[in-house]
Amino acid sequence: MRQRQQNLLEGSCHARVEQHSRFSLKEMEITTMSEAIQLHAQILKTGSTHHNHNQNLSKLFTFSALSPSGDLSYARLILDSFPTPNSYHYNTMIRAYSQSSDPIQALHLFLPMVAKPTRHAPRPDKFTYPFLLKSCARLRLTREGKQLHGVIVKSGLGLDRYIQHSLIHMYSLGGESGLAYKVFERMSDRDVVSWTSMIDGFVDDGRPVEAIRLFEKMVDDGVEVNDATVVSVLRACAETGALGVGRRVHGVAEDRGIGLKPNVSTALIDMFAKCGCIQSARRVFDNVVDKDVFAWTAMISGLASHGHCQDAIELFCKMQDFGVKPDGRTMTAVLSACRNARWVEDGYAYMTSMQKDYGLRPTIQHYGCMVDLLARAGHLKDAEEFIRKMPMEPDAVLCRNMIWACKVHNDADRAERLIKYLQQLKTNSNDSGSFVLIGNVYASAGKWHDKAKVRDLMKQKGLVKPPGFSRIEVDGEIHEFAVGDSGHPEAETIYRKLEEIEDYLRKEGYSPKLSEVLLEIDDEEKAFQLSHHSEKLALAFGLIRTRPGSEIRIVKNLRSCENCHAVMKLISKVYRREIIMRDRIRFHHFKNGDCSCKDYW
DNA sequence: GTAGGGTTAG
Repeated sequence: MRQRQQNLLEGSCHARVEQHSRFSLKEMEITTMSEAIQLHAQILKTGSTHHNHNQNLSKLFTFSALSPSGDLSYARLILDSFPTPNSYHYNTMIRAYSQSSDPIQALHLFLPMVAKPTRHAPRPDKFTYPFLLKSCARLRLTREGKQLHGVIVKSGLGLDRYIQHSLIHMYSLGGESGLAYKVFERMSDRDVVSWTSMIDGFVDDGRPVEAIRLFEKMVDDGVEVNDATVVSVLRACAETGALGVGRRVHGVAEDRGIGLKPNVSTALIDMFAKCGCIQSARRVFDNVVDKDVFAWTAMISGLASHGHCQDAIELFCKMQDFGVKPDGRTMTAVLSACRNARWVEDGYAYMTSMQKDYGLRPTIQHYGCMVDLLARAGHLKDAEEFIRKMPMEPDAVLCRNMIWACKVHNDADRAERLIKYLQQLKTNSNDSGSFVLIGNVYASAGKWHDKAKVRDLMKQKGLVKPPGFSRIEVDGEIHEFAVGDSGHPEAETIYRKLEEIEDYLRKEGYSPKLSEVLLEIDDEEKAFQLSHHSEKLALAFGLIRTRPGSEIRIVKNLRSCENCHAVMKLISKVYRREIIMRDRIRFHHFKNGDCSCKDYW
């Protein structure tokens, strides 16, 4: 590439320059890189005496840096050729790097700007920092972001709202929404972007309940709400399964006349699907006039997660009939439909087709889904073979799913082999989820000594087990429960309800399967642990606080446990309640003692 | 001539 550029610079494009010379440089619009290179050659040829020289060089520099059909390295070549580049040039280059596949280059370019003043690097200004912070945000470089924050304050730019919004974004993506909130709090006359940045920041940092709370405060304070705000709070609703709030936000969006905007429609489809209302999602989807790939993908993904796999695939076909090209995420949704339906052959076919028909290179998401499909369907050997042929190292999620499947299919030998493999992988060495699962495999095999070793190792590494929790929304308020939680104000009533449930279940002849509890404790305590899984606490609370006969919706952050799954089925029958539970990978609709997943998940 | 938040993933 570089060689080709050099050749062109040195005059090999002479003929084409001639072709363009009948246009004046001023009028020339650049639309392709080859035009940009021609213009460059012409500028070099006519020399610096030309009155439009600088302006045109700037123009083609901006094109090379920022246009989707531009060329970053070419832009850098031009930048480096400027005798006295100004801050606009540097900012443009930093901006280009910040949205490129290699955002760290933005920081590299920035350093000379704050080093000892040199002839070549201009001083940073208020435009420089938002781009730099974006790079930090994308790379989750919170420490560097904090240093930048210091530089910003020292240079007197700490009150620039664009910079403040970028800081909120950077801190939140880096898992520091507390610091983001400090920035937000200190802002005087906060506008809609400030509020939206902070709401979105809470969602990015996995704190959707706070996001919803802030949205409500924003509305109470009478701050105008726009489509970005609505999209952000809908993401929070989707995450928590807060259907009531989601419906209210839907109303707000319609009142403001922004309910049909493409981004809002997609967020609504996603929210309804993730809150368990696949019909509402479909209604929104059907009303979207010009469906883009986002809308199609959100709908296909929703159908797949609800186990409507045939519908998902049919919609995928229809999407192509409409001339909409799938992207990588669409294919993940399609593969997850295959996974949930146990369609092994189709899975293979889509893996091939995405590359052949659409030129999409499969990512770890696609391989991960395919491995899960194979493994859960019982093709453990094929799954292992598939992993070996992957062009990348398996990651933590993939290994976890694989080990989970070994556990489901009672293949302890393979699990143990995978564990050894997993432990030597660099990428997984700090994934607490993998360790927990490994510990669980040992525990279920009764290897308490090995389990203890894993626990000690986790301690050494300072890894904490991510808590399992379930959420339920009652009267527009979200309640969260952890295992054996006693912190809820109504804990006493909840535990009494649980006892009542157990009585009912015993009458139905149900006894818990104790091997599911992966702790070295006696049987009575095991039974206690099982009956206090977070989803059961949420369920008991739901039974107390919702109308008899109404649906109960629960969202949990882990894959469903076999025992709880069995209990949910029974309760749906004994209490005549439809229970809609979302777990980490899909929905379970319990009704009349059966589950929509047909006990396959 | 440059800037801020915003939809779909195993």
